[in-house]
Amino acid sequence: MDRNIAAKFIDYQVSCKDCCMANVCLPLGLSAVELDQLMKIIDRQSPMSRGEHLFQIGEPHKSLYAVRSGSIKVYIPTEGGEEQVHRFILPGELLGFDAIEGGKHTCAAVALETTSVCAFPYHRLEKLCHTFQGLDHELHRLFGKEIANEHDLLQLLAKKSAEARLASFLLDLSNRLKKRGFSEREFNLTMSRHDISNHLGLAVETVSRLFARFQNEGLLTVRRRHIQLQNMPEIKELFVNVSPTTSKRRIAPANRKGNIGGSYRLRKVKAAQV
Amino acid sequence: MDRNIAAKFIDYQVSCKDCCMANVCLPLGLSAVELDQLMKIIDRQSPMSRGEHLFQIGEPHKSLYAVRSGSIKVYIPTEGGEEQVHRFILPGELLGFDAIEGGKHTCAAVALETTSVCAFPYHRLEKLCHTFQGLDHELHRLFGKEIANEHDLLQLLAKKSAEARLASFLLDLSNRLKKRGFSEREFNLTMSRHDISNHLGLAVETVSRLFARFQNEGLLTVRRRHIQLQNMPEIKELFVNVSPTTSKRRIAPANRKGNIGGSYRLRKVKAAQV
DNA sequence: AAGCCGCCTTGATCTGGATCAAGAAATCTG
DNA sequence: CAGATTTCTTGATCCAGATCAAGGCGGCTT
Repeated sequence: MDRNIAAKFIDYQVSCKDCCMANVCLPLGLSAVELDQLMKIIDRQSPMSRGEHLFQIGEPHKSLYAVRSGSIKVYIPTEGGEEQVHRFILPGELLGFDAIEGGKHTCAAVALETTSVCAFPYHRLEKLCHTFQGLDHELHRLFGKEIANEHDLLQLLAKKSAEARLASFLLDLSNRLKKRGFSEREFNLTMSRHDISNHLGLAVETVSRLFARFQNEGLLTVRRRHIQLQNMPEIKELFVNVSPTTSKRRIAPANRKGNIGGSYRLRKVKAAQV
Repeated sequence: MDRNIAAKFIDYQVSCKDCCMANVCLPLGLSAVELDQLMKIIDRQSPMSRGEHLFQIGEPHKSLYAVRSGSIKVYIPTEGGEEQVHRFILPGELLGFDAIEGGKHTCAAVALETTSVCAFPYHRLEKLCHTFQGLDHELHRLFGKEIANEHDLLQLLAKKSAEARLASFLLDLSNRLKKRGFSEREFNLTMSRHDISNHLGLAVETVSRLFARFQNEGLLTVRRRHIQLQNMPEIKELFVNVSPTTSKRRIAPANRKGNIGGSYRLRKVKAAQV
């Protein structure tokens, strides 16, 4: 019986068809034949534990990777021990596009929790592309998606206020989790406040304060890394608002002078001084 | 004689081999046969004049484009008439990757001056990729490059101070111009201060002040849109310095208290109060 | 050459979010 | 389970860069 289960487990591991991420992963949109071929080149790695690296900066590029379960932080170590957290990868998402041009990874990837990934050796993938148009097209689409993602993030960092950044981060996460069959309203963050703030180009303290404020405003409930989004429409509102740089409005303009409490005050408080 | 010149001109227009951008454009790294085929699918557009759009947001995706001469601004119009300037395209550079996933352009492209481009109809390009491995590989490389570019910009916007942003912008421009056979030290900006500031996530006034400061510090000479970089090593220094967010140092720390003149003061001034 | 208009610069002031400084909770460790 | 560490929160203060407000300088039109 034990062996049976083990066998089943291994089988489950090996087949894309049975993988619960099949509908969001690379195999999406491939024909049965293409899928069969693709599966043959997949190199399954043994599960990684928290803190273990999938690849380090400068390592030669070998594969594109798909996360099967767990989550990964992609970051760029900078001179002076600092880092820039680039993105977080959820199950069914790919990584490793960064090294295609130069042949070496330009960033590092580390597991945030116990994580398992599928590796697609890149040279074999490219070869396969020449045989199967569908795969090549799919790969191009994924490249495009990668680029579109970066665009969004750019937009965010160039123009949005701190609150819009955090709102956007949470909504994005919520969306991606939903697509993958998880709850869109309730989830656990696998990354630290430090990682989040770094990723959003903010200070940890700011993120912490924003979480507190959002909670006070009834937008969400947060207890350490556990998040429940209570009022998604209103969170979306925050996200739409552009940054102080470009914006005219934000809050009732009439209140602005009165709102001397500073930026960390609740926005919903009726400004007594007005 | 006139016809002769005209004929020569047209010929020059049509052949990648004779195009002065051949060594930085898509054809780079292709075999003669591949190049021949590629040239057959190129759709040459008539030159665009300043302000004319190559594509608008939401338009269906037809082609990848290569700029042959002139320059293009890629931007995302946002609700409320604002825009986010995404990047500037120089001769020999490609654009149009943004629409591959969704089939529609997610941004708009407008000529900053008289500009001519080559269009590679995308479906024909993909088809060609199946015949010629070299082309497919090249395309992948370009995708990768596009992604790497975005990474750099992200890094910049997430972490760098205003002065580092402008320094980086100028150095990047200088580099790209050099690669294309133009002077790396002296050039004319084809974009307005507004475009630059928007691109860098800053206010116009800040960019203006920074130009003034850089000039006072002897780093460069600027007269309206004409730029001469005088001290590139020192500009590179500025760029390396990370933003206030992450950094510890910046200027002699001892001077910080003394430097009450505010951020727009010259950095080289010996702080009298120390 | 005078008047207009769209860029660009410069000065003064304001503010969102960083930084500094303490705790409070979890988590780790022996 | 006490102490040590790491992670997170909260408060006070500070400052880089935004915003507001005037000009200045070309270039264009008539």
